Amino acid sequence: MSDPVRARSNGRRRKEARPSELAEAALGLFVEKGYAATRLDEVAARAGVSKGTLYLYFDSKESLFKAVITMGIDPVMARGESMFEELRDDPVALLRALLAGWWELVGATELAGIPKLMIAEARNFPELARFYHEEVISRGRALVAGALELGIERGLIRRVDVPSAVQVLMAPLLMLSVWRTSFAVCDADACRPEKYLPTYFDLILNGLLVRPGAGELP
Amino acid sequence: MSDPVRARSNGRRRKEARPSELAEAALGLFVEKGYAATRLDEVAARAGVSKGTLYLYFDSKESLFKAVITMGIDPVMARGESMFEELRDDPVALLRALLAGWWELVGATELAGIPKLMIAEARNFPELARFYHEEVISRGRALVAGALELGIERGLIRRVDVPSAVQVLMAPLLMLSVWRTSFAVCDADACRPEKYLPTYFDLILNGLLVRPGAGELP
Amino acid sequence: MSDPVRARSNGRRRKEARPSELAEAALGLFVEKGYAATRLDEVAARAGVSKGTLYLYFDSKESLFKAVITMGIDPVMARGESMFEELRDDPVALLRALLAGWWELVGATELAGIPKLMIAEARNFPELARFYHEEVISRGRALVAGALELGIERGLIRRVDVPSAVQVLMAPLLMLSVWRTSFAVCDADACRPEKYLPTYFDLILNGLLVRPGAGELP
Amino acid sequence: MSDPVRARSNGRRRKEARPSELAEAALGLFVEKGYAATRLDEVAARAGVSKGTLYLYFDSKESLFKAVITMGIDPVMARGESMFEELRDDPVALLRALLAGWWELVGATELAGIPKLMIAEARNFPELARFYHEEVISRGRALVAGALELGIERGLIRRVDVPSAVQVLMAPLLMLSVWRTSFAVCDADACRPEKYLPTYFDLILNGLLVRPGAGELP
DNA sequence: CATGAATGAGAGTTCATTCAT
DNA sequence: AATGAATGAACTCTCATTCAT
Repeated sequence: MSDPVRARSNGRRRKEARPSELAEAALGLFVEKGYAATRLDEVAARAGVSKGTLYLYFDSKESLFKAVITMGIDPVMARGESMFEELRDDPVALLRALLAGWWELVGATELAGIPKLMIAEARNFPELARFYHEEVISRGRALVAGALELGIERGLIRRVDVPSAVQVLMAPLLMLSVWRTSFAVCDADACRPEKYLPTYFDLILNGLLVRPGAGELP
Repeated sequence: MSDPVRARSNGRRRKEARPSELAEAALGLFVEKGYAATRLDEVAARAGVSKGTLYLYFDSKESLFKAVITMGIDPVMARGESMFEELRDDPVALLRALLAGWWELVGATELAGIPKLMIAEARNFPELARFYHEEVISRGRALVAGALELGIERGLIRRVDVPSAVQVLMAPLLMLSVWRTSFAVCDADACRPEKYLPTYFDLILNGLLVRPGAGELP
Repeated sequence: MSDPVRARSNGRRRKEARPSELAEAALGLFVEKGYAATRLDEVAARAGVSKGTLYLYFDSKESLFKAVITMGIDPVMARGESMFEELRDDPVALLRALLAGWWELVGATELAGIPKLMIAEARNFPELARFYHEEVISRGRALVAGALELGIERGLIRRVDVPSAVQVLMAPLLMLSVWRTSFAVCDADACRPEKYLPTYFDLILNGLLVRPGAGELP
Repeated sequence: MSDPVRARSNGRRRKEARPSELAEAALGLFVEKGYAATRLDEVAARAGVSKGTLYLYFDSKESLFKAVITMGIDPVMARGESMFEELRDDPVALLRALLAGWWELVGATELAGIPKLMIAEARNFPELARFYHEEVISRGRALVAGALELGIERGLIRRVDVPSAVQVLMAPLLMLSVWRTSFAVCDADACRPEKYLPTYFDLILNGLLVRPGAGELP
């Protein structure tokens, strides 16, 4: 009845893709305008369906929002965890890989909007914030903390307070991705990762101060 | 608490304070719930006036929002600029003073909500974002950049790319203040500046890597 | 359970019964929730078909409603008219038979919901109300009126105003059936026909007053 | 600018009357079209206000509905209870007065729509149905039952089963009022209380049968 | 025949804004 | 200056109806 490559009917083919198409459209708008200011009309229009269709796939605006946040978490975490195993013998490389990997998988993609969204909406959706904290933040921190601890054990990394160091290390990456989603238009200069990231790695690894040996990375 | 001469009636005394009382009430709610989700009813209630009264002082919700953002900029910038002059002879101390000063004047106060607000709403209020970028971000960056340049000139600070280094340096502070306004409830541990700030200064000044001389701050 | 000859496929067997199965499902829901509050989804679900299938048998929600009301009228009227012929020699027995027969055929069955439905929806469906009035109410009244007139002619029944007496006589039966469909849950006591019906017949036939000379009101 | 009797401003004067004006408009429409089919737009329009104004006085459509039902209960019950005390020496007159009084205070007024409404909506609002049953139905029945019992004690009224007799006696009145709100257009003849009520009283007091010895059914 | 995904008009509800007092 | 009742546009959500499969 139909081309075996295109399989099924257009209707049916799209049907299975709908939830993620809708969530993607929603992500874009939520990030752009915020949850409350996003109208479901617009989400539907951006996804090319009618308003009512949204309700075939999501119970409410709130559940759409939760789906948007939940979506795409798992592949990222999985990727981080596999990196950890692959590189545990070289903690400094592991740390760089985790941080750079986060940038590539999240910071530089559509998903970069999610941290901004969570920052903006955490207090309006406390249970979602708790979920996000447990499933994303804590797991992400654990990976970076693990890398630091391996590095400290092996004498490659200074004896810093690991929990707060993890936050300090993540902050510039998070901030850059958040900043880009919010201020790209009026602050284009600041949003160029090709300048920012090298400086970032240089600084966190070597610090600012001029002293013997600093700056010569292995 | 108030000038005994002018303290005629509570009404009169408060009258002049109204706009800032209202803006303060609004700040709290905008930070908590976001711009769109904040109802003017609530703002009025929190300020102890009726909803109509808001319109005696602000043309619209949007102009109230702009007032909230604008409010409190000047004293902070002025303080930064005076620090700059006072400490230009010791660039490293200047840098620490600017960053720590920002924390004390903004990060640790009610004003910490403003960065979160701007991040959340920048794209809904592009002209306000531009204003904020010019009057706050750029001026703030210029101070920190000035400190770095002085330090580099004098051989105290490594030759980093100044514009991106400024961002990297500010990011952990901004992030902490933003994080505290959003996730304090479910991530209390991460929101303790007394652990975070020392680690922050240690890392940006000395970096992570173990090498001769690192970690011995002057 | 089914004719072994025709029971080819379940599909075919049911096909002919579909309209009345659907109408029956719809009757239940219309009675329970009212016309406007009944969703066609639910009707379809209760009948075990999909929503689209309803439209193979009925043009619209309104035509389904009309079918529900129309359904089951004819057998009841036919039964009443045959009773009339059988018992015209004993008008008092005829009257009792008509009233008790209505109770058995309508009041005590699923069809009892129809009067409630018509009461609730008459003004939303004026033409249907007119149809119902002509085909059901008037014909039913004519039967009871006939019994009264026969009884009066033969001196068995007092000379009452027949048209209004018919209504007064029908009212308690209608009311009981209506009441049971609406208040059975919170007024179970009042909904027991085994107490109500004997009292009803006793009262309409004999009245309340203790005395010979009944009928001469002061 | 305004009549001193009418006092206050139009605005303020109306403000106090608003809830009952709105409830009255709502009663009319709920009775006419049913709860679900009544649009709040229409209610507001009938009351001469905008849709939003409804929400200044009622939390939701449902609470408006409850107010409509609750409204006007108390004066009617009070009137019945005072009648009871005044006429307890003449139970037959008391019975007539209660029944005729119900007709005048409820059956013949706007309030006649309430029984129809409750019949139509009882199952959609079970707690309201329970309230109505307890506060209206039960109290009303208790009055009529009291009259019957007094009459029986004094040998004026036959020894009938009081609870079911009360229902049988009320049914024709309720039915007439319900019928008039639903079928007045297509059944005008049946809705003339001036014919119906005398026949009603005649029948319930004296019954249908011509004979001394009434009450001994075959 | 039967399905159920898709539609879009329309409902209840909210809330920034106005204005008579 | 201050109020708060009133407004109405705009939002989320529902559901009768359609139609490709």
